[in-house]
Amino acid sequence: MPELPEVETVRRGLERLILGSVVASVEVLTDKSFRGDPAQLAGRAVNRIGRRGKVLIIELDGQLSLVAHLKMTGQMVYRSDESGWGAGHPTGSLIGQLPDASTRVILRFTDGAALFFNDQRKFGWLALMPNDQVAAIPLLAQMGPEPLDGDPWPEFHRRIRRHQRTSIKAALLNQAVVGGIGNIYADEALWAARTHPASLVGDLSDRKLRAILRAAASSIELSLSLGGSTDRNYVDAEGRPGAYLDFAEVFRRDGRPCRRCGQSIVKTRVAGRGTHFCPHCQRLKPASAKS
DNA sequence: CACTTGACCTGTCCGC
DNA sequence: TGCGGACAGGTCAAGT
Repeated sequence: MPELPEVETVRRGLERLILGSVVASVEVLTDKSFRGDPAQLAGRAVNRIGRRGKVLIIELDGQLSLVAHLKMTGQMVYRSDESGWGAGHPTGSLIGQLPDASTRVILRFTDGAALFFNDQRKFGWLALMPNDQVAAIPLLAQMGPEPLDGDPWPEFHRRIRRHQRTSIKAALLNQAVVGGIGNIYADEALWAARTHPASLVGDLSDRKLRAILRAAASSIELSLSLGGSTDRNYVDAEGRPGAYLDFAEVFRRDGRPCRRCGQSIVKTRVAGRGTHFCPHCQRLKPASAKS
């Protein structure tokens, strides 16, 4: 679920809530959700919260990092008072009493607060490792530029042109081509750039690829301003949903009219994923016809 | 290599 | 209401 805007929203929340907090203890309820030795966390303060693509990086004392990937259903929910809703419980939280059935790991802090890693489907993970090993995680080592980086185009261009025979949708989902995009923002970017998701990269002009990258950046920026997208599971660090899907043009809008031309949005399968687009605005190979 | 498909899990929704 | 099957936002291993 969580893509760049959702993970960044969680990151900002955690930065506000646990920066400087000292870990008292860690409880691992589901073994496969935690890699490394959880006991190593005790006594360490949180020094920095970073992010690369969809990966969250919590740096602690002693050159250690707690790396987190939320995958489809992961949540990082903070409670200032572990034994209940918490004194600082914000309005609008979708999450009730914690831990709940999906809680996999609990970090307890010395001030009585706690951070709950919830993950219904158990695809996500936390991994504790030395700082200098983080960049070597294959996903991070291979990751392409992010749409909101200073000038992602040259590197994006170099990387996407290695994948001429695959669909633009598959290429956008490939984190080694561009970091942080998932199913929602891929569909939104392709609608904005009037490109059919099944178009082959090799059939698209540089100008079109550039427009798609810019469109992805715009969708991600708008989503960031709205706290991300909540379809089912996603919540921020205080349990609140994001509002972006109210503004989405195609994602989960199949059967409803395209806001540009009025034709019904269609849902199909491209690159093995549910894919939403406007059959009128997004024709196959529109770029080769134009360029 | 580039590319596709299925696997990893649990929960929900839809049709019968 | 119950049951089976399809499907869900992400990556990775294994296949062509």
